[in-house]
Amino acid sequence: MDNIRLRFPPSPTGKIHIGNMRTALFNWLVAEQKGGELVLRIEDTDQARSSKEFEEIIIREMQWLGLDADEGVGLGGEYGPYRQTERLDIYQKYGEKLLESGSAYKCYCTQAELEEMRKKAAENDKMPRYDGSCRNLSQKEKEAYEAEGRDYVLRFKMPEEERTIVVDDIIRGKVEFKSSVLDDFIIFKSDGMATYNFAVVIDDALMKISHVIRGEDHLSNTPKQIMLYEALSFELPEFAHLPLILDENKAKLKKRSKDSVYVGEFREQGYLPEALFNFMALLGWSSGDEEEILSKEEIVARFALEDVNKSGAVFDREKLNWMNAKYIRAAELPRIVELSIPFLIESDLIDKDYAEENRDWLAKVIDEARTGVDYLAQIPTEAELFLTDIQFEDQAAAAEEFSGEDVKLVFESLKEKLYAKKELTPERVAEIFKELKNELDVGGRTIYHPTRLAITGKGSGPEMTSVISIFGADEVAKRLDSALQLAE
RNA sequence: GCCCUCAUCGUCUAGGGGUCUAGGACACCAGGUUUUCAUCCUGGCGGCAGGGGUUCGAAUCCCCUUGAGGGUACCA
Repeated sequence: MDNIRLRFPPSPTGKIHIGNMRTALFNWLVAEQKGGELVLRIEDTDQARSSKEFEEIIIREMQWLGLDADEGVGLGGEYGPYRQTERLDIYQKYGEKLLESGSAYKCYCTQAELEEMRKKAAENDKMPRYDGSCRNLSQKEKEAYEAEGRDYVLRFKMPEEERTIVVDDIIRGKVEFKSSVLDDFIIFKSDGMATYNFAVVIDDALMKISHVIRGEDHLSNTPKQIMLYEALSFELPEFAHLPLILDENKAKLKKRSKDSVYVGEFREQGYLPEALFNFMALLGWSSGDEEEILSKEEIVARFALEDVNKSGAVFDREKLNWMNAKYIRAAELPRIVELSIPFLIESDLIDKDYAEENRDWLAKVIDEARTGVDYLAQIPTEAELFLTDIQFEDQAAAAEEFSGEDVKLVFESLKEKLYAKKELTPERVAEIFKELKNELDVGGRTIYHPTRLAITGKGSGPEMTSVISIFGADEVAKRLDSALQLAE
């Protein structure tokens, strides 16, 4: 195979989560790096659980992360259609081929019969496998079943003789399976739809996929698929099975996991796509460099499937937070402002009109608030003190604080100096505090604490120099005056 | 149960026989900066699952045990 062709084939049975998206990312990285194509195929053979809504979410979240496919659902391409339910005629063609060549047969066993078989196998400490009852049904028996109106499935006939099937995996090396552990697995369900194992082989072959990069949970399916490749005389692609992403219990990340797992949740909480991108790339892979904040370009340049780890990786939300915080602080301010405003509106701190009219001031507030957050949904908490009227947790205690010795002197001097400066940058405010300390015979605490309380209503928060710079002289003077009034 | 995979600090990892008294990052702890919290800077704590081999020499190679995960569906 000369062309590098990758595929990401999610099944739209739920919102896309980090585990799947990381698979998409690694496929995308290889395609990007080697100038190959990435195909987005939708595996909706489970017709009961698949839905269009989930398909749309998959596409939207991939776009958000910048993982654009070159071909596939929503994009078209010469190997379509790209939705498996729309490829049924193709699967049927190959199913018939196998039926004719004797590599497949109709099986009329009922679910209850199969259940019985599994139970027996478990009792005998054997891997549950289909016993092949319907392998050599006589014409008469078949007709009898048909007459009964029994549904049938199509099973692939495993070769009789014992042999070893080797999966040559880029990440794991050669993995061997004895054919005796494989049974006559189903390739067509009784609802007439192809099963995953069958459809995936047909599609990968027909779509000329060169590298199948997927989660380790598919490793055990691979020998079955290899048998199908052989039976259909298809050329084998390269395989690479990625380590799984684990939840806090070290189990495969899934819908039931406690922590957030959906890509959408991270987007909604104000994680930046480039931060998630960077973080996911480091789950199971490392550049070998000690620097971990890597741009998309750096990751594309350095990525190699050969360097992917074999063991599962726990999704560490704390580290993602740290990384996201770094990206938030490094990002262009206008973009952060844009992304933060919806959160402020949502928190009822501001409304749309306010956001438009006070954009510059809001930018200052958000610029300050961003230094204290891990993700943008936390912006309102940090910005609140700038956007609401002052509120004391304990008004009586505050009043007492303000009535302290020298407080009035400090406040009045501060006001005077604030008005003496033209533009209140944090640096100038810092100078003012220095002067205050030198000129007034009071301790540092007497200057800072009451001041902070009077202006923000709280005992801690952003640096006073920033707070005063953002509020400006008028607002600060007003708050200092009210504090003094409270003291009386 | 059976099959497959995996195994370095709590977590993500570097390491592919000597340069390892095992390096980095997150988290944690302490100190410094900010007379606050956070940011930031500095330092610290902390690991090769266990047992056998191979070798002059194993985190690195082999075997066993243990542990973890995945698969075992008319889910994908």
